[in-house]
Amino acid sequence: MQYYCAWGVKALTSSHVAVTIYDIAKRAGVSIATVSRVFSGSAPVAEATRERVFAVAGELGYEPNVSARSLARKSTQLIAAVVPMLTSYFFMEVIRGVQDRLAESDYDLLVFASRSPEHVDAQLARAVQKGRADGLLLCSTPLTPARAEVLRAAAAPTVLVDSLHSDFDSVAVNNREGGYVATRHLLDTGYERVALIAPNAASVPGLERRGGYEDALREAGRKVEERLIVTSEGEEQHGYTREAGYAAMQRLLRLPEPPDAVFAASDVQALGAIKALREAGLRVPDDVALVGFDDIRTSAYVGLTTLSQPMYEMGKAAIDKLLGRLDDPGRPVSHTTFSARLSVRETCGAHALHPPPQIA
Amino acid sequence: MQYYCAWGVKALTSSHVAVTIYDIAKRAGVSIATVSRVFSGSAPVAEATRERVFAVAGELGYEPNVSARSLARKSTQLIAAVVPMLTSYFFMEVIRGVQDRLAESDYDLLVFASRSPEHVDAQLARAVQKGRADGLLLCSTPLTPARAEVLRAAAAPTVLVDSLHSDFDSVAVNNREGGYVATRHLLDTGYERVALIAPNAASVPGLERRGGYEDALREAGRKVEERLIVTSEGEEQHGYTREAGYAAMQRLLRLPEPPDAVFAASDVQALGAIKALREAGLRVPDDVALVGFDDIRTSAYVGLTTLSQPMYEMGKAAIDKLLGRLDDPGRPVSHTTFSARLSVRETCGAHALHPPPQIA
DNA sequence: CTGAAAGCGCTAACAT
DNA sequence: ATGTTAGCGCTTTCAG
Repeated sequence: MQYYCAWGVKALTSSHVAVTIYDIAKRAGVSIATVSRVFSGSAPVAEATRERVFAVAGELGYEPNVSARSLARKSTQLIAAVVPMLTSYFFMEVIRGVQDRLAESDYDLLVFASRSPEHVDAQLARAVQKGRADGLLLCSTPLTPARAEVLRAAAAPTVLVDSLHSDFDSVAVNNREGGYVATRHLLDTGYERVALIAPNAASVPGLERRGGYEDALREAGRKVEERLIVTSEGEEQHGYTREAGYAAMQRLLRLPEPPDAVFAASDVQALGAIKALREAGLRVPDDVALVGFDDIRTSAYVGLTTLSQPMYEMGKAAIDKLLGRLDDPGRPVSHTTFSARLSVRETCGAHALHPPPQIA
Repeated sequence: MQYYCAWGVKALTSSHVAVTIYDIAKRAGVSIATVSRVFSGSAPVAEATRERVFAVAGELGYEPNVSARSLARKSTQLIAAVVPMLTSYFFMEVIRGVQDRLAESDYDLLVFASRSPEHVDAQLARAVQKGRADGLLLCSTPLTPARAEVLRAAAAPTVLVDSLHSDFDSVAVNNREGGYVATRHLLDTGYERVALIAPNAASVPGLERRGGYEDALREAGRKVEERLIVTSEGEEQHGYTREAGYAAMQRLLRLPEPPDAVFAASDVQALGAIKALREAGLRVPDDVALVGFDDIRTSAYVGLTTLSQPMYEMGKAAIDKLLGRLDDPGRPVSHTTFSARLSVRETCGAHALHPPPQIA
């Protein structure tokens, strides 16, 4: 009785004492190997012993120690995601997909967010720290040779999201195609002078979207006019800012022959452009039509026509790919691209089904 | 020479072979204890030996193994954050603050996002898994007795963000005060019939904001009219949805004496309300003034007057508090509340400095 | 200041 | 099916 009570007390306070497989092995009258097998499911155990072990473990409030398991198994059951904090909405959606997939697996998510492009490398270094994570997700980060080397050295399976490199698995959106679709839509709707508001040249997706813009123009037999292409000046966030879009639109409006339509390589820039147009007393889409890219939250609200990226799906796909490689490291490198979907709303003038949002 | 080359090769391929303190101890002619001391800084080591150890470690590309260290130290250097995916913007900002603080420390962040209120408990269970994290951040999650018990059993230092419980450290915004300020502002601006669009009763912050609304009314000598208070019907996201706000506003407009001002307990609901007003042909703020709560991204764009929560600061404060307790577990439980700041924009009619945003 | 040795808690051959 | 026995790589007394 005394003995029994002692155990009772132990069960209640076990959270502080750390009960191990030794404790439960002794009490269940089996070896620690058996206990280990029961909890890891690594080998068959007689049903009767299994139950006894579970019973005792329940009493004692036993839970396997993650660190010990990681050390012995040489695997942490952790996935590290390195992401830029910049593009918060994009990132959020991707993480949502990542989490939904991960929740079904035995892996947990480590997040390394970086507030600046330089900070990325510091975070990356932490993420690949020996034994930290079993796999890596690198989001919206151009893979420089140096970074590629870090990844190779870490020897952790990696999936790139929103960027491309021949040595690593990746999932991304087809930016060039998206740029093409956006521009083509404007052209098909009947606009004559379609301008481009682009981020700065450091943005690879930006370059691709521009490529699509030019493709569409050429295909339509128009020439690409340099004056109609304005690139962000600032370095901040690669020029993906409201201010950059605002300034770019102002420059376009000062042109001798201003555009009657604009493809903004990102929605934030499009929002800035709208502000510039409004201040110039111009109406959207009557005077100048507009198509953005990204489909951020506000876009739906203001009726901005844009290209939506399946961010949530991309997150899921990335994890599927990563888990796949984790259990078969030998598989060939693969790249998945999603098509961005054109979300026709009010700013392109293709129709105006919904009354435009307005205050006052 | 042969020997030297062999090491050279080893250095290049070390990422795959796992070099340990034994390797570097042998090569540096010291004991593993010394190597350990050098890397953990746990005890003084002669400058000369220190340098030799570092040199060898550099050559071999040594990096301490995180799992082994965790096991031996009984600490993972990991903070787990359990967050609802629902309120994405709020969460993002908090995490941003959390990350910025964590980046300066030796801790990394584990994220457990849950897509539904029920899912929270599953994620919480994973987060408190023995040895997973050294500390816990629980965001926007009402602490039920069951959850409190889980936390106590886990015995991991925890800080609550956006919720309150006497047994745990917490940082939150003063919702009651915020509700008071919002309502008071409307009253002061001269509106007569101020309505409240509230989430459903399951939302504790919602209840608090309502409390502030009533405080302001009473203080101004008005009576609280039940008809002017409409609560969300749906369970989804505690009624914090555009749809709920839309429906609520419609109900208010059907009143014999409709309100001339509305305090919406959240910006998303306010946005829905705006839509309802627009459809009814009413102008904001001329016919009906509006104040929201949260200051989500879109609010700045549409000119919604609202109460901003210092989310980023709250994230930082939460980590400070957590790290503080981590290195001194005995400190008394403390609660920090931030005041929400009134962001006066166009929808409250207090002024209209900026031209309202509009398309077309 | 440095070394020897005993763990930390679990896994994984290898036996039986 | 189960037990024995080495580790996994690092930390930490305890000596010297």
